[in-house]
Amino acid sequence: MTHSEENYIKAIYHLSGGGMHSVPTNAIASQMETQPSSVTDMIKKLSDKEYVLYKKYRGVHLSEKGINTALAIIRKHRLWEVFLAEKLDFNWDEVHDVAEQLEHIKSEKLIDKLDEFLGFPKYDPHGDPIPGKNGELAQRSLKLLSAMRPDEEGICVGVKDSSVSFLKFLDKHNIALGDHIKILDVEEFDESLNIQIESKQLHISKRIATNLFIKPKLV
Amino acid sequence: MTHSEENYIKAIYHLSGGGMHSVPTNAIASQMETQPSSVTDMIKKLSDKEYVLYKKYRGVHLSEKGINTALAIIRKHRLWEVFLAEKLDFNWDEVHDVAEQLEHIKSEKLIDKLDEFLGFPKYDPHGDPIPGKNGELAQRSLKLLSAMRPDEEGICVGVKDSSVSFLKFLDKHNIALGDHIKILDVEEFDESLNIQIESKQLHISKRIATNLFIKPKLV
DNA sequence: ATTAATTTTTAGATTTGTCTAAATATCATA
DNA sequence: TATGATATTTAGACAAATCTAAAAATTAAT
Repeated sequence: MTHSEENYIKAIYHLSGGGMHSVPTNAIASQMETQPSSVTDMIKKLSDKEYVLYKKYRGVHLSEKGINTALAIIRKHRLWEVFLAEKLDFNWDEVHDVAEQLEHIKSEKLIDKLDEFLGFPKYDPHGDPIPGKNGELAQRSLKLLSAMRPDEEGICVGVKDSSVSFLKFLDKHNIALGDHIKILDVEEFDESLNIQIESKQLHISKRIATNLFIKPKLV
Repeated sequence: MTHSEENYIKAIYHLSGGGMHSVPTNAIASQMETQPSSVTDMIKKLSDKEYVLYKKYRGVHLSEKGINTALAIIRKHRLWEVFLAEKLDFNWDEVHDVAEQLEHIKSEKLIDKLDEFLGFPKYDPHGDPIPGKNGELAQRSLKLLSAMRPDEEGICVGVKDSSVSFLKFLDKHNIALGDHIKILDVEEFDESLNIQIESKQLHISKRIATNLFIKPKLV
C-alpha cells in the first residue's frame, strides 16, 4: 500500500460513516483537496485491489478488507497522537499533522510496542476511540457539559433537548456542533458556567449545560 | 525534500566519510541497490538544488548544505533508534529498518521533543554518535564486538571481562589487542559471530563478543 | 419527459523516480 | 600511447499519481 492509497482509504472510511454508506467521487475530491478525475483514477486502482466496491457513476463502498485497512491506519494515527500529547507534551491541537505522517510507518511490532508503552489507551487526545488490534472500536464516551469541571475541554457533538427553542438559543449565541469548548469556571451559587467557545467567552445556565453533549478531550 | 532525495544524501554522506572526499556514481548505485543511470539522474537534481557539487565523470561531493542536511537526517535516524531500543524494548539489531522510515518524518518540534524525552542521548544503540541540533558530532565511542554488524571493521582495543579464563581463551585463539577485526556474518540462531581477525577466520559465541571492546573503523 | 445543471468519467499531458540499452569518457596496462 | 576494460552518461521508455479540458451520465426542474 502506498501512502496515497492509505490516505484515500482513510478518507472514504470517514466520509462513509465507517463504511456504512457509499461515498460520491466529488465528496472524496473535496475532502482530499484534489480533482475528481484523480479520485476516479485512484478508485479504479483500489477497486482492482478489492479495497472498495465500485460501479461507475454510483459512488464507492468500502469492502470488508477496506474497512479493516482503514481501522488499522486510524489505530496507528490515534496511538501516535496519544504518544505526542502524553509523552512529548504536544498540545492537543498540534498532534494531527505529525500523526498524519506517522500513521504511514509500516511495522506491526512498532505499533504493538507503542500501544503497550502507552498503557493500551482507549481514546486519543481528541476523545476519539482507538481501534484495537483486531479492529474493535470502543464506544466514544460523551459527557454532558454540566458534568465538566473548570479547565476541562472538549468538542460540542450533540444536544439532548432538540426542541426548537433550544436550537434557536444555540443559534443565537453562535454555538454550533463541532465547536471547541473550554470550561473557565463554575458559579457555586447556581452552577451556571463561564465557558470559552471557540474564541468567544460566554455565560450559560445550568439548564443549558445539561442539554449539550461534549466529547471531552482526554488528558 | 523527497524521501528519495534524502536517501541519496545520506548514502553520499556515509560513502564520502562525512563529506570529506568525493564519491563515484557506481559506489552510490551499489550502496543503494539501484542502477548507475538512476544515480546520474538524481545527482543532477541534487546538484541543481545545490546539495552536491557535480562534474560529469568526476564523482559527487557534498556541499555544506548537503552535509548539514545529511546530519539532520542522521540525527533523526539515531534518535529514533534510541527511542525504539530504550522505550519500546526493540532489540539493537531490529531498530534500523523502522528508523529508516521514521527518519523521514518532517517536524522540527517532534525531533526536539523526542531528544528531550530521551534525555539528550549522545550515542545510538550501535554506539554511533548522534549529531546535535546544530550538527556537532561527538567523538565516536568504543563498541562491544557484539554490537557490530556484518561488514563492519575495527581494531580490538580492550576487554570488559579481564578474568584469567577469558584472557586464556583470547590467547588460545590468537586474539590480541591491536588486531584488525571484520565481522563476516552473524548467526540469527544464537547471535554468534563469524569474524575475520587479521587474516584468519574464527567463529565466536555471543558471550565472547560481549566482552571485547572494538574501536570501529571510521566510516 | 425534455432540458438544464451537476456530477463523474475519459483522454491526454506532466512530474518524479526509476529502468534498459547504447554511446561516450576515463583508466589501466601492456 | 594505443587499446581494452571499466565507469559514467545519454536517450528513450515506463509506472504512479496527479492535472486540465472535454465528453458522457445522472439528477433536478420546468
